[in-house]
Amino acid sequence: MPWPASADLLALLAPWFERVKRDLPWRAQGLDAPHPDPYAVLVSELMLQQTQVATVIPYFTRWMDQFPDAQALAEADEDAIHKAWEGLGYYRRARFLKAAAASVAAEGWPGDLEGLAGLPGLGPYTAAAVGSIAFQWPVPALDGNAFRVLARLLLIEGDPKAQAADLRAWLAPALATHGPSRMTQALMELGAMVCGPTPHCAACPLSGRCGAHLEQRTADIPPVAKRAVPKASALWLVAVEAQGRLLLHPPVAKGLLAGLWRWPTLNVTEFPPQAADQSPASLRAWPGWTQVYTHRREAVNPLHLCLDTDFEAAEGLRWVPMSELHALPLGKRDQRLRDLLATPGQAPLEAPEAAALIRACAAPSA
DNA sequence: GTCCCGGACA
DNA sequence: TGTCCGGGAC
Repeated sequence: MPWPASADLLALLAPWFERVKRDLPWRAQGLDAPHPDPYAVLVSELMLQQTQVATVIPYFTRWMDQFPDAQALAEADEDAIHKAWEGLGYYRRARFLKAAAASVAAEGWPGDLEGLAGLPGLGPYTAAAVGSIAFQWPVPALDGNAFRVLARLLLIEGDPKAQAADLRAWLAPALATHGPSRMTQALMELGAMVCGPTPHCAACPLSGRCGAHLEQRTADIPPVAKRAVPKASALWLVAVEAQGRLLLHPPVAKGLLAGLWRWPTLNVTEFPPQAADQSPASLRAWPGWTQVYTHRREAVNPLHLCLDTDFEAAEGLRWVPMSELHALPLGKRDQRLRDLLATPGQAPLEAPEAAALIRACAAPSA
């Protein structure tokens, strides 16, 4: 590649970062020594996967309070870590983090990049981020921000991720020259604060040598990748109450919302709405909403059915005392129904037939 | 509301 | 390649 030397091309990035850097709870004071708490770096990087800084900050603070080191996390039980992760999304990151902490507590920190990449939940990006930020290894960490910055700077046509290996090799000397932790964080900070999808080139320390800026191509470099269209579905999200208890699914090991408790759901096509006058007075409803996941869009219709007598729960469902509800880890969708239960609802205009709903939640009678 | 964004793993 | 979530910009 005819790319200019990275240490030279990125020389203005380091002083820019020292000037503008945010004071984040996981950042070390000095950026020239190894980080005093590699575990804090590990926690922050797992939380920052797919998640923005402002969202992570309160979770990180509470987490470090509750699980102050790898040993403490390794010994924590899974319900506690899911409760601490509740609302952050991508819940298996919490389980990976616990497993990685267990490895560190038992065998110590890996001594090289391959070792870090072997820890659960650490891919090429996160391993390099921890290596450079925690241990000052000159290993470039390329996340979505960094790829966008480098694609524009070097005027790379097409998907910059296709040149990941070349970019890492090119970038390594800049880390060695200007400091691995400083350069890794500076590159991502630039991508987050200045060189976003819509860049603010006037504020950029590299604009004078940026290929895309000089060619006025920042709008089309890098090209935007197409996303698969999410599948649509519609469901009833149901809180069934009887004798001070509520019916929930205990956590499952894999799949959507793994590790979390969930309300029972009924597919609207299998349980079509009936006319309002057939609904029992004990049925409440609230306005629905659209729940979006990576690959799926759910039209969610929340319901509360309150019964005088309970019944034997179907396989995979459990009666939970209402007083224990607040302690269970729930995803955002299910938190929302939990919170609605404390608010006034309305008799639904349309709802599934109550008897069918109960049959779906009850064990088949002998 | 609609659209857009993002690492790891099987 | 598809599966895992939630938030921010508009």
